[in-house]
Amino acid sequence: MATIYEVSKAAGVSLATVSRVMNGNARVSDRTRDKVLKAMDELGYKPNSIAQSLASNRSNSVGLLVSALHGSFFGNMMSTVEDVLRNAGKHVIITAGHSDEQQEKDAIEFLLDRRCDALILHAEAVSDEYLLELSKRDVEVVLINRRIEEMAEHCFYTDNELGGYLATKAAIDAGHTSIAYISGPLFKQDATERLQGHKRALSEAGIKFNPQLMVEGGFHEDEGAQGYLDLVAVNQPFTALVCANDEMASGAMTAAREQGVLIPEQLSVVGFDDVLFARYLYPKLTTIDNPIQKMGNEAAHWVLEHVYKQKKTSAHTNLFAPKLVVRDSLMEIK
Amino acid sequence: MATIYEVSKAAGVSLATVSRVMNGNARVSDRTRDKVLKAMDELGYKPNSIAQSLASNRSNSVGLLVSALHGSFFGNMMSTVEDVLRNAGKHVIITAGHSDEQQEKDAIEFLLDRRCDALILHAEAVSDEYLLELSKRDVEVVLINRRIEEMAEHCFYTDNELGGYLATKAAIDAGHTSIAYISGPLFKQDATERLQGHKRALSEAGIKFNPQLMVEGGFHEDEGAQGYLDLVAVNQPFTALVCANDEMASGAMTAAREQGVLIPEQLSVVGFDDVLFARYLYPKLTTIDNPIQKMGNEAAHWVLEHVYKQKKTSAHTNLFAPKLVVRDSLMEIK
DNA sequence: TTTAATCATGAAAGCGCTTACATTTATTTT
DNA sequence: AAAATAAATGTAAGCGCTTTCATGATTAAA
Repeated sequence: MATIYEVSKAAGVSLATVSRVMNGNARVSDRTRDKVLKAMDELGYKPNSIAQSLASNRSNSVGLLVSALHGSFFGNMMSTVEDVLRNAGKHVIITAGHSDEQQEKDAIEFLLDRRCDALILHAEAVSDEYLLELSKRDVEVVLINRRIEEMAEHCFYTDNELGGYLATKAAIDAGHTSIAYISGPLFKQDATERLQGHKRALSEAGIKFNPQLMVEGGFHEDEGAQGYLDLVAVNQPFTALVCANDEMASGAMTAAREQGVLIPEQLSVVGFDDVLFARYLYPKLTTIDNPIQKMGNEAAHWVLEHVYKQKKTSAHTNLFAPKLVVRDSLMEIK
Repeated sequence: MATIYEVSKAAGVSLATVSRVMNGNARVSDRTRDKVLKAMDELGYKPNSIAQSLASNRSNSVGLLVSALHGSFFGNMMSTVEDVLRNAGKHVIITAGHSDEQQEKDAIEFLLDRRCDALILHAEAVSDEYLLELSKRDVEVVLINRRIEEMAEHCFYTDNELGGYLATKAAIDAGHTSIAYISGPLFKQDATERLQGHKRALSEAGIKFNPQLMVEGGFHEDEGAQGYLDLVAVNQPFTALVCANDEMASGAMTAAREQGVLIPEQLSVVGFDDVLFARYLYPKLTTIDNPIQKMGNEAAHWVLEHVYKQKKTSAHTNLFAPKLVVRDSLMEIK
């Protein structure tokens, strides 16, 4: 591989000049620029990004932490982030935290060791304090799906309360009055917010919240199935079931069907997230669009602007509004 | 951040010695080693991986190319690869090729610019020649889901013919004799191999292959739906439908159901891949397990051994055997 | 003991770039 | 035309490591 030195010799200029035309910052006369470009071309020169990093103290890499690489929730977000950053010549190192505090810390430590210029984190298990501390180090950190007051500008998140509200509101608008709810784990902020939204929709419609019609799950499919069974067991009939995410909705639907319940004729179901497989389900799931992909996009652009000083392309939003996605699992009640 | 220089001063030894204890290769007396370790600890020293890379001419990063970051097919594979390599202190740069020749080349070029020590590629669109050429450069390249004779040792792939055979065999074993087939795009090797397997199963059972009962799709859901419709249009009744992947099976199932066809009572369906959502489908999809995750694991270990000289942990297989996964979408015919 | 062989450590030259500063060359200004 | 200013280019010192080679300290062999 040709080095900058060989290019400079071939072009008959100094190292510095070659570096200048590469980086396009300083002014170089058109004549020399052409000479250099030609030499680069002839030698098939490619800058060594590692040497660039060392000399410039920028790794041009950004770390991305997600809970899991597989699964439906992160795919599009990772995809967007990778796309935006790669088009800017940056590379992204993706790691998985598996919703576990130690694993998240390890992953972040790893990214730090790699000298990432910025970190885009979907961190679920580490504390606010840890993240605050982290943001004081010499990396920029931005948070997805989480809001910490002290670093609000660095946070991109959904209005989960609104989402929860919309989900239940949809059921109410369809005429349902007995509405059960399978919540996410209540130690997670998004789960509690969604539940609040659920309650608001109920009270707005003058329906009293019935604790017996709510169970807490862990956002996984099997807990959706179990949740449905538990709900049925208390013997309080309900015609609609709102779930705090699509996985649990899927589990609940399967469990209900195994009991011989027709969906949506006998039971309407609403999910949350609108993950990829929501439309593969039968019946196709009515759910809440959680615009995580847009958040990824914003986060990536934020990094480009704040860390790599690209000029602003558009205004930033930190708060993203969820929307109802109408499909087939919610039915008008007679 | 402390540098190696500060550590060496604190420990009262030379740079070289510190480097030695870091890398554990050369021999250092226990006394000095302890001194150095202590100094590192006190200073909170972390080696600068970029400087290491520059000096050692190893980036400790491996590039991973997949078709798409989202979608069900790659998730587990990426996950495994990331996990194995990160535990070895290597990092993986993931890029997406979107099954497009130019995009795949761009992505590979990008990884090469990043000075990856190795490339793990799930490349669908570039030619064998291109890959062969690539493998002559100074990166190790390993291929997933593709076999090229000249670099067979570097290839990890499924026995697609066997998979296609097993899928159709399952239908035959359940008593079906009129079996339709929705193929993948026939310019892709895996699609043609699966089709061959299908034909072999047919002929082994003494069933004549009927070209009218086969359509070619593009591995996407909508083409599964369209394929089903086209198949019905030719007016040759069939009781089982084998699809070359799960996406198309899902599309076909939806289309059939919309026509009022009961699955599996009136139509049995078999898929291929066993992607994550296969079990979310209704009815749960009987399909062929395509062990892509295992291939990812093998590929990652191969890189560790051949590029980073880790000792061999187990024997390698290049060819992976698919298996039938029995669920609910295939029914015994009376 | 003397000599050779072995082991532990240090000195210093890179790795391929960026960038502050110095120098040269071209352009204005008076 | 000389002096002042601006623009283009070069020089060289790092960035934080690895690694070769040389040297000094030990140990083993004679």
